[in-house]
Amino acid sequence: MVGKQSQSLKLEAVAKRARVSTATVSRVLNNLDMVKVSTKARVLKAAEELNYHPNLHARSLARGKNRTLGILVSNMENPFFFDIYHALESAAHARGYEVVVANTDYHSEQLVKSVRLMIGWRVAGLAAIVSEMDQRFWQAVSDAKIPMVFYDVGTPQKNITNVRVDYRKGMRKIVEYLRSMGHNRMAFLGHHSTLEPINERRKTFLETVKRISPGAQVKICAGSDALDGGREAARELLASGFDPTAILCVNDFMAVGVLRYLRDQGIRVPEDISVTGFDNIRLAEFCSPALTTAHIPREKIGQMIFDILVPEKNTERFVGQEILIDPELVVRESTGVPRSR
Amino acid sequence: MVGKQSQSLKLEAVAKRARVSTATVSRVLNNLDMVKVSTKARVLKAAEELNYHPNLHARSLARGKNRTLGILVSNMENPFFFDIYHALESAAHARGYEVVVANTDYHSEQLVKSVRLMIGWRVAGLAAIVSEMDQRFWQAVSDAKIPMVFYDVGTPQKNITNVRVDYRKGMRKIVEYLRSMGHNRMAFLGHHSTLEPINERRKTFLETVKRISPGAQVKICAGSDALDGGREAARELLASGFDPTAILCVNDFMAVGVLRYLRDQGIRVPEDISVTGFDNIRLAEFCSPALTTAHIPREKIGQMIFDILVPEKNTERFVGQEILIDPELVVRESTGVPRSR
DNA sequence: CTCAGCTGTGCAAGCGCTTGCAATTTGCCA
DNA sequence: TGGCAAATTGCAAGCGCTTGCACAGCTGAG
Repeated sequence: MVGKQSQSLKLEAVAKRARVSTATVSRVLNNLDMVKVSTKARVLKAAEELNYHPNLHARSLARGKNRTLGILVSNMENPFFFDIYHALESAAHARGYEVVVANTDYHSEQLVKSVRLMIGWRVAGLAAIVSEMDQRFWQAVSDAKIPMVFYDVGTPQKNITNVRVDYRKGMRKIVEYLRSMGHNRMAFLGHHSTLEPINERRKTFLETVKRISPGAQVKICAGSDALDGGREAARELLASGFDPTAILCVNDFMAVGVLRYLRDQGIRVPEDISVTGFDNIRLAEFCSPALTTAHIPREKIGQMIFDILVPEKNTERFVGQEILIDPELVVRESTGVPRSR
Repeated sequence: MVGKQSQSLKLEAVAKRARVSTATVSRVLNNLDMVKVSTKARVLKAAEELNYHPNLHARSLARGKNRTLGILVSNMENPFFFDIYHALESAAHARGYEVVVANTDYHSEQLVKSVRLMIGWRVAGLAAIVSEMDQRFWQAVSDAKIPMVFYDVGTPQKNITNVRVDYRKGMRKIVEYLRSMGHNRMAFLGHHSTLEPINERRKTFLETVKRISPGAQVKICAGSDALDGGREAARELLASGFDPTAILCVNDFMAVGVLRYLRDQGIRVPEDISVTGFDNIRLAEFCSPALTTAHIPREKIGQMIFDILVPEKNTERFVGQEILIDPELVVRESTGVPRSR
């Protein structure tokens, strides 16, 4: 057993036990090959015996930088966000970086708190996969000199690169597909209609339908980004009297809620109503009926975000740019020819 | 615009601008009411104008402690883990704490890395909701003096409290329920059979069936803790020739994968085979058919973990104890009377 | 007026680690 | 064996913030 140590172990304790200076211990622990092998072994042994864990705050402070990336997401419960986070994390770990994630639950208040926290932690890079925006967010972020990536919001700047999905194209693919089957009464089921980036998707839907399928009737509804948000929105939609041949959901997660409601009501999908999602989360393939949706390559996005935040020679060309993702239509079981044409 | 500041802003910059000492700025920023109101206002204004964000590493270092909790989970993709994390986070935020989460993906290697990281960050408390265990994990954790909570693993100690669910009881409820309907060929579908805590659940299943429904045939199978893990496991189970009247899944998440496979095969649930889950995640209610399962109060657990890690007078009685959660049976659509009795 | 007793502030010593630079040791060759 | 460069190690100055303690000003009682 070790002697006294009311506070947690310091580098000094290891140094003393290995009979070297703290500088040497530090070098060993940081793998600065310059330490004699025998010394290194002694230090390692001492650290091991003391079960020593360096204080990472002190480390960051002394180094003036660290290898931690921050990621802000609106709703980790939605697998879409999780997948991006997970991909980013894998990429980061593969290159010796850590990532800390903050969930905003679509509250800009929380977003502001979280971004301040991350700046306070002096993260080496920051990714914001969020829809809610706030004056104070931009304020906080404005003259932080850390590399950043925003998904779906904001505009490129020196240290900010944007990745956005081409909703216009995705919508076009879905609407064209539905029109080719004869759908003419379509509802768009979104969420959080007050958030600008999401509003944009709604507008995109309306424009797209008008452009591609001018004769079609449309209707808009919304709920929270959750399974039951989808269910409730579907309930309200049908209660409103609109009788859609197809419901286009803003994402798969909510679509699953929609499916549930329709099933409860004895409405068959796709025979009575077709349903589409967006994102192509894993669940889309596992729900019943499996969802027709638009694929967004979350793995790729996560990896890409990392490459942008921590650029190597060949990836830094993206920095400060805007990157457009082109969603692919994935047809499964939830869509078909409308009953009464 | 602010003058030069190649490095990020320091307390000193704010102090200079407000024409006070750094000590005063610090006091203002920490709300140590002792600063004259007018001074405070001046400091706040300066900080605001400079868009200053305190370096949290320096803060933690100087304070010698911080208000961050760490949480380790095996698989954030499984909503069960997410829910606990989320509840813990909410409780934490409500009391001014932060939480950082680490995903181990069931790899003990990653678990060890993560726990070291958290110790390095000197978290104020640590929750481990993981199944994979490792000698080195205990080693790292052993003489850390931080409060800890383990879910389903380990044994109580001075600074370690345990919360575990009473699988025996949960299993009993499920098996009794199925037996009462006449099921006599039951399969247990688990995951990661090499992990001890999970192995235990399997054993519990076998014992329970033997005890409660001695005549029943049983079979064990397993896949990864994921939607497709459930699907694959179901595939293998049926391919093995065993013809179950009911499949008892280790959790809801995998059960959804099982449902998917059965549907693909044209096997009706519950008419041909009954399926049960465990956890009662939100998705259990939204899949098709809705899952019969055992409810585990994840909100309550998350809150409880916080209360234990950051005890107040009335909650500290739990510290160092073992807390047993009693799962409630929730009957939905995925179970019924077996076809051929 | 004087001086104890408050408030408000500033000083400066850390917190535990990294790292430039100097000091010491070692290795090698003449 | 002496001497020099290279290889190791130690010294000590920070990194940016907190906080115990000392030091003003001020107030009001004596």
